[in-house]
Amino acid sequence: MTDAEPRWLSDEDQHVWRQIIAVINMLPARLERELQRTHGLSLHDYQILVQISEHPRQEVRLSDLAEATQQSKSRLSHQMTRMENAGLVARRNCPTDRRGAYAVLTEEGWDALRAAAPTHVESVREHLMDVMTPAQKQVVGEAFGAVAAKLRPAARATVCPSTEEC
Amino acid sequence: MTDAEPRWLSDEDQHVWRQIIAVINMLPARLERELQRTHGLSLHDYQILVQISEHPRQEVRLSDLAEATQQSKSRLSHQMTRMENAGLVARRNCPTDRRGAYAVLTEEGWDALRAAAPTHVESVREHLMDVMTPAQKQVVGEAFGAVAAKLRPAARATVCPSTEEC
DNA sequence: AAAGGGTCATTCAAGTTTCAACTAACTCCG
DNA sequence: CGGAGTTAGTTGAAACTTGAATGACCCTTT
Repeated sequence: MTDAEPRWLSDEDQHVWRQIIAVINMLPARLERELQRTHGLSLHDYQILVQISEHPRQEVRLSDLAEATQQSKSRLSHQMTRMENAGLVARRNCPTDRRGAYAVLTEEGWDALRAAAPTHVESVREHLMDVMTPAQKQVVGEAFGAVAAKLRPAARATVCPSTEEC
Repeated sequence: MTDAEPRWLSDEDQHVWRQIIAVINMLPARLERELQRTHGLSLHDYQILVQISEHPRQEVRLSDLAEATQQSKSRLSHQMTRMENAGLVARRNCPTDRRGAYAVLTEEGWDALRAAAPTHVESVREHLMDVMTPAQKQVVGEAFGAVAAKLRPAARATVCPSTEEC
């Protein structure tokens, strides 16, 4: 911002902020393009495969999956349908709660994940991890850890500001 | 990742990576919600208003604007139409190149920007800048500066790898 | 001055995401 | 039991994004 509008952040802060925006804008797009090109998967697809694979019995309740991947249930539902059509995942109904469903990986889904993972990791290294020094990574990890913690839903606490009578 | 798939990143790197993803996933969403709630603007709207306001004569060629805001011309074109309908911006045709067009702010656009800026800056402070120590900000700025630089289109250099005869 | 090859911006069609219902099933409590 | 209130997940339409195709124009070359 120049002087055309209210003062903002200090010059230093502003510089930092711009770098962060730039990375936020470009990094996911780049990772997505590479994943798409090499394995025909979107970043969303990939994240879902990873999440399912990481769960104890390789099955996840859809709600949990939605929360873990930070998206609405609706969006996940559409996405699951697409991935189901692509043969990557399947839905299984939950024996203990008949409303519920599990997302599971198909053989093909496992194969896709195993194939894509090394490439994706390579991208992450190339564009991010290998660009930072170990010392920088350490600090970034701490700083972003704090930022992420503050952004998270925050169980209780902030829900009732002190002015409310709850 | 557990042991179910190929080794990844070191534990430390992985931790850092997760924090970064978390921020990338949550921060823009949060800023958007707050901007939307307080001033009815999307983050895209806001970034466009800012970009136009920052240019010398408060008019920007659409191509430049597309590049500056990291989006396709197509997307920008649609977005401009929406913002034009909302009364925030206008298109003016370029006198020297009859293919081209400038994006300019309307009075209403200026008002919206002036009104939204302080709130938005406050959000950025609250969720990001004030959560990091000055030392952390410094390091993050440097590290992300390097990452962003490497992600950028890279004028020339990488276009002709040394093996080519150009 | 006409041809060829570029660029600027919009449009189209296809895909994705959002939003607001909606159904079905579960829980709780009188 | 039985009905109010919740929760899980789906649906369909509208809004948005994307990439390719298009149209209009500019620039160099011959």
